[in-house]
Amino acid sequence: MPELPEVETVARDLARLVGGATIHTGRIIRAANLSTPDTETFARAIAGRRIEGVRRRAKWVLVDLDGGLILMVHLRMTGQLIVLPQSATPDRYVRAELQLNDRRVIRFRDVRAFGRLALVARRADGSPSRSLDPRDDAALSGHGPEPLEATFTVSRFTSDLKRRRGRLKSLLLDQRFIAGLGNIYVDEALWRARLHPLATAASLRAAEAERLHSAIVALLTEAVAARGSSIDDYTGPDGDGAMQERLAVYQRGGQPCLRCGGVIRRVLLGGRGTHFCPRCQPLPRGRRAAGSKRDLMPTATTRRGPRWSEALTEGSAGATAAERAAARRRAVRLGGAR
DNA sequence: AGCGTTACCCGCACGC
DNA sequence: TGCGTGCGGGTAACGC
Repeated sequence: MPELPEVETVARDLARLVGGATIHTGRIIRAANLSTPDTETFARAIAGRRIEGVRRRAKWVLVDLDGGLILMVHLRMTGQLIVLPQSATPDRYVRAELQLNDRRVIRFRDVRAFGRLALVARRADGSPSRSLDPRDDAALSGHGPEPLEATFTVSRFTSDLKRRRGRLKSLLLDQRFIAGLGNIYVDEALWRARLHPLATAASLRAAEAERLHSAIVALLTEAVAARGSSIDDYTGPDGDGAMQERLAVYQRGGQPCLRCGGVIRRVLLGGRGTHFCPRCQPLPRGRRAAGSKRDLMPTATTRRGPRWSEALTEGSAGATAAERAAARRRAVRLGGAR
């Protein structure tokens, strides 16, 4: 599941591999994966463009082309951008293909076909437009701050949290609140900060918000350095990441917490598998702002929402079948590498 | 308006 | 062997 570190890795690898190369022809194989424009316009507009650079914004790979165009790629779940000699045989999961004029090809391969491509104009400020018209609205303007940029400060994060009433898990997954986090790194960041996924954002003390901020920054910095987590379907164009060996809670339901030895729990929150240690990530209770009666006893089970109350009953602890299977596949892969 | 939830897209691999 | 189901990112639609 490519999140910020994986997308950053892909963008850096691509920049190094194909920066300066020229696209001879571009071909969309599965039209549903192209958001805009239509496939014919895409092919006409991309042919002959030089790749000036590759960067990342949120979970998007942005390929800067000459003539003021940007090829936007979102890998979603299983997307890959791979650079190969053009003689390499494509399989049935290749959804788009860019022939370079140096006998190489960039293939967008995506097993589950959730990924998205878009060819748009570059606006005056460098951001991608919604269309081939550079005067159109910015495509990614709704995204929150980039956690690895200097603009993501503790004070900004703290005040952003204070203004929200939602739960930490769903808030951190919301790309409008903070860009680039997905299910893996949200669980990991909350574990590092010793915060419960259901803790309400506005209830955090200053020290807790600061802990969460530094956990996010440190985690993502480490993950980028490790080239991300190669979990199941994701593989970068230039080799596997190593971060999966350093994940503390993700897909570790039923196993001991690396910090306190408690049992890692897996619950379903907002339809997402959520992993945490109930022992060292306690749900704050009995904490309230002066004069607020409502916050006296807000436990998860008394809150509305069938998913949460159901998820937090005893029977839901431990790994699901899919997780056990993923863990097995991982173990096989690691074992085979030795 | 903000929050939570579900459906959608898709293929795979699980359990039964 | 074959069928039903969960998984998951982002978005849209919906209800409260």
